[in-house]
Amino acid sequence: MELTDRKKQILKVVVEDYISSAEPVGSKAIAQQMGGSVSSATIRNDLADLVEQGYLEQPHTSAGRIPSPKGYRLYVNELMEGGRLSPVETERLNQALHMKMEQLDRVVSQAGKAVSSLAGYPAYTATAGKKKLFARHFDLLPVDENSCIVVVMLGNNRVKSQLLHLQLMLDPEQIPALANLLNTHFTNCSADEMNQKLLHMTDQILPRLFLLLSQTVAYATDVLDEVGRREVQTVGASQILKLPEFRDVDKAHDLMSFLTDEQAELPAPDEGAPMKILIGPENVCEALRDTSVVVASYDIGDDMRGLIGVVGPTRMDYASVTARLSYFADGLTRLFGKKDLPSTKEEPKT
Amino acid sequence: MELTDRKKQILKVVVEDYISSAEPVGSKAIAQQMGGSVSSATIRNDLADLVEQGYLEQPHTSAGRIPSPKGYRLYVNELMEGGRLSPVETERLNQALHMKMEQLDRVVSQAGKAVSSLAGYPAYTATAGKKKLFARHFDLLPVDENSCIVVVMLGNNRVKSQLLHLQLMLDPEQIPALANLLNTHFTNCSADEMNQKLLHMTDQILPRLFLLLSQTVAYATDVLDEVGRREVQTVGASQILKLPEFRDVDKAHDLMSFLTDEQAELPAPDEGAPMKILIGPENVCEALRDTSVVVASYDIGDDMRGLIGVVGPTRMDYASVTARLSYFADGLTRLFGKKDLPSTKEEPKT
DNA sequence: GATTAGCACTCCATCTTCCCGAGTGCTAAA
DNA sequence: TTTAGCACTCGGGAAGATGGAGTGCTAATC
Repeated sequence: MELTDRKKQILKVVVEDYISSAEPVGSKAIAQQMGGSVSSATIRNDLADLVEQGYLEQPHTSAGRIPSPKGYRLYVNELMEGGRLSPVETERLNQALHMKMEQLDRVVSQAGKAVSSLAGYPAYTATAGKKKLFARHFDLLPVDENSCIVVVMLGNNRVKSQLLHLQLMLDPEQIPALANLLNTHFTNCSADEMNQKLLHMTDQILPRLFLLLSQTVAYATDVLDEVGRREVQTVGASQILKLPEFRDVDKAHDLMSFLTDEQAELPAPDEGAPMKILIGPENVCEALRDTSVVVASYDIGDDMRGLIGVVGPTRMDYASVTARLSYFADGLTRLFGKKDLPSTKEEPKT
Repeated sequence: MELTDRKKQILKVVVEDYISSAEPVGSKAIAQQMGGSVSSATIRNDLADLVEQGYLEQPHTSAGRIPSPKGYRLYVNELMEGGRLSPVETERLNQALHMKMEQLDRVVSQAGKAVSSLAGYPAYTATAGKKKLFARHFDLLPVDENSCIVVVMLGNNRVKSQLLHLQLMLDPEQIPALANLLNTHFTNCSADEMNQKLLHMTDQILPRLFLLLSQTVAYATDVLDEVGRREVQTVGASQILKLPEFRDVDKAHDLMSFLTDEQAELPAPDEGAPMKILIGPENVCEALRDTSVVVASYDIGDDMRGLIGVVGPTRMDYASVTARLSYFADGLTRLFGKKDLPSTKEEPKT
């Protein structure tokens, strides 16, 4: 059963008014906002219908209407017009995107901050590998007689390195051989496989070299572990305290500790989809049941995927949040998507 | 003018009672807590004196007493007994200290979390270099014809590396020479000096090599910049919402956004001192004027210094917070203080 | 049939008032 | 110097009063 155009328009007005005021919207205000083409009485009739069909709710008999999750859903799907970014905002976002970037993490965290402060809601960011990562290349650089640097290059071209100290003396002659061994046997395999192979090698090589080997492998598995793990970061959580729906300290506390403690459960868009909007009870997760989440994904290289999301009340400003998120996700994809590493973007010093 | 023993004891009872209850303490309750050796009337007389001398305050004429900052100060300086850690807590703390540690950052952040959740207040951690850092050693590892890994070893033995892509082809023959150049001219100098030298070299070397050189230097300055910067991390900020003094959402919001936005202003112990306690108005910083801060420092190697602090209401449980912080600071010093790098602690795999 | 004006009714938010009791300060006695 | 006794103070929560925004319904109008 379809809604008449007028009812849709009314719904739109209610949603947008409520989004900005957080107060139930009355028929009179709606009439005014619609240009006075119809009277408040007419609108009251329509409102009654909309309530009956579940698009609106009224907190109590003699109050205005507020949108229900179903109402927001319709709004988001059909009624919402794309939010515009003001020049100031675009500037601000670009700034976060174009910062001097040695590290992907840094840019992403900046992005999160910018989105959060522009939207006025908390934001979260996460990155996750799409497929399993392997070590692609090892290098060992002797530093002095009992320490050397181990460099591991990952499948996605990221590089990690670490200084290792050994109790015993190193013979610089043997280092290249060991590096060779690493590159032939320990590349392109998982952490588990590495450890497996390491075991089998116990008696094939000199004990003194074995120590270095095992430390190197231990480091490599650590790195794989760390990079593969989904790292979630929340930012701007304090913003919710400004929202009237969280004037209740307990509610605020619940959401906030959820955001900082159980970040793993924060939603992500479906595989392939660029964005996902979850409204109130559409959230699986108990703690988010009366909040909404908008989350966008972007590509980093071709084997990693990043997330940037915003959590807010159900009356969150979907139009502007989605606009900002997609601007950002697009920007990040453009930055990282095509290339292997952000560092190549560095403009040569003049 | 000294206080009598009894008055000190009364002050102690008031402080400790108020710390745990957050309610003004009455004379009757004090009498009871002191074993009934004196009557409430006597205590009332002493209380009046303590108020007059500024150690206590009364919110209004007919309420109990609460400690003033001066009262807390006396308590902290003279009356407080060292807090004990329960076995469970020690276990918890040790766990955070002994986690598998590839990264100093990781351990420190775990430490912050543990302290915050045990204390029940927000915590912050920071690390800062004591003296200026320089690059100590460079390495260049060719990967393919137009990319290579740059490895920079810092003065404090930390190692950073990055993959660089170049538009033009690399001649593998020239790489070692370039590395040599880097090691002779660009070690042990500041970022500024590096850029200076780079400029002077413009016409001394081949343009194609210059590109790689300049990217390497740019990376090195980035690294120095990043490592030298004081990085502050706050954790457990949501805990303040559980405290009665922050039932006022606005207050909570103020403190919380301070904790996340203006972290630079968070206090640190004086040079050389292991710990610092700042009570209420003793804080310079406006936003902390009615909170207390306890902060401990620890050593990382001999050129870095770390901070771990707790922010809470003035009635914070100084005894147990200081106990936990110093346990942790000691643990971290023991872990990092003597060695160059945490990774050497890794126990060999069996 | 759809729209509108009119009106009685509802219900929340706010403010005021009232009351209770914990805790005080003071006085007089031990 | 300590203690018992007692009148007094004051904050905070319960109960009640007030007002206004907004509704639903009915009857008239387009």
